[in-house]
Amino acid sequence: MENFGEWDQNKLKNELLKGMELAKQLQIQLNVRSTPSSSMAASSSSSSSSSSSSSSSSNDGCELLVQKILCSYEKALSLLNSYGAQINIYESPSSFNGGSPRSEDSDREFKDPFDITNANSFRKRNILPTWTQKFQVSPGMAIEGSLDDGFAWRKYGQKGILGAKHPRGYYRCTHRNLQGCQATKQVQRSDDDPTIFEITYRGKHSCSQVSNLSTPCTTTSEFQQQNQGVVVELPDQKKAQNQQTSPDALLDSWSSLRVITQNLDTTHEPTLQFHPLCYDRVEFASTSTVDVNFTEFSSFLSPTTSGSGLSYFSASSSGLSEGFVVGNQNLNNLQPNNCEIFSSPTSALNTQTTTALDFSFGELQMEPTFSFDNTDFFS
DNA sequence: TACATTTGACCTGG
DNA sequence: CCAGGTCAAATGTA
Repeated sequence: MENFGEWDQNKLKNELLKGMELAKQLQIQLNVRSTPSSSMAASSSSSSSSSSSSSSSSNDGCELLVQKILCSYEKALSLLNSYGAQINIYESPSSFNGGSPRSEDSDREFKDPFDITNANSFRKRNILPTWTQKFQVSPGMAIEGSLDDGFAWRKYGQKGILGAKHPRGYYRCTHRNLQGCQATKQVQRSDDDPTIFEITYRGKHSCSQVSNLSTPCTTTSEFQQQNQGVVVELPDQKKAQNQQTSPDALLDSWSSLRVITQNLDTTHEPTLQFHPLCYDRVEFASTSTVDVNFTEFSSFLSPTTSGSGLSYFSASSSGLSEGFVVGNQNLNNLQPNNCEIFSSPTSALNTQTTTALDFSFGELQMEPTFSFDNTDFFS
């Protein structure tokens, strides 16, 4: 930030955010008109007169325009943020050689080429975006392994945690070495309720899995159409540990997962969510129940499973409040009431960018069919 | 052979 | 010093 004052930057950012919010509101209006059934959100500000809901094609066109506008805002903001972040990012020297084992600190600086965002602190203070899901399974199930959320994870560690009865499993993206994907997750079985697994996701998937998974779901309906079931992997199939394979034997009994969202902080805004599959941000009312379909859901489920598992999506807004870094985009300066959606300009996906409407979903009642606002959020 | 998991050692921040 | 996170050699599996 040499030639661009911080004050100017913030000013510009605020303007962009303001414009983006306005575009979002416009999008809300359009959504309300096109889907009059979900009318909760529009309670306050019913606006301009043209309420002919029949013209769906023109609505689509308008929506597309809004999405493009939002996309532009997002890109501008992300450019702005990444511009600021680059200062820190490229200060640290990093050689890009592969693998001499454990030459300690010098080694670490290049081992995670995409971890340059937190180059100063390698291990603990991971500023990558973090969010938590709680998966509950039926009592009595023999559950070990890892939840397969559609990505290929590789376990790289397990550690007993002080005060916790169950060890915590550490997983990273399988494509970490090849593609430098920085996504990790931790799986921790709850002490209070052993049927609940708390999965903490961290970082974004920059690997091709993202495109494999999220490219198809450019729209909510597409996502729903393409993820009709839950694939369950049984421990007794000797491949319970191999998360790559997902037999569809139990597809019938697990036609869908029910996700219960709970707003942990009931005094604040709607819950902020990042969906692990597509990195869509999903926001819910403080307590809403929706159905969600996962592409894969394996390993933790036992053969005794007959019912449907419960998934508790808990909000982890800490990642935001602490200011997190998405890729090389520093989102630190975001203000809580402003929007915080960014998509990188270097998108490898062709997905359409739509923007979650964080300020309105707090009043939205979720439809029985889970609804994503697919956002090309991280990529 | 390639890839995943296990597990003890190591490292870092508090 | 300790707890949590990560590494990497050893081991397992297809």
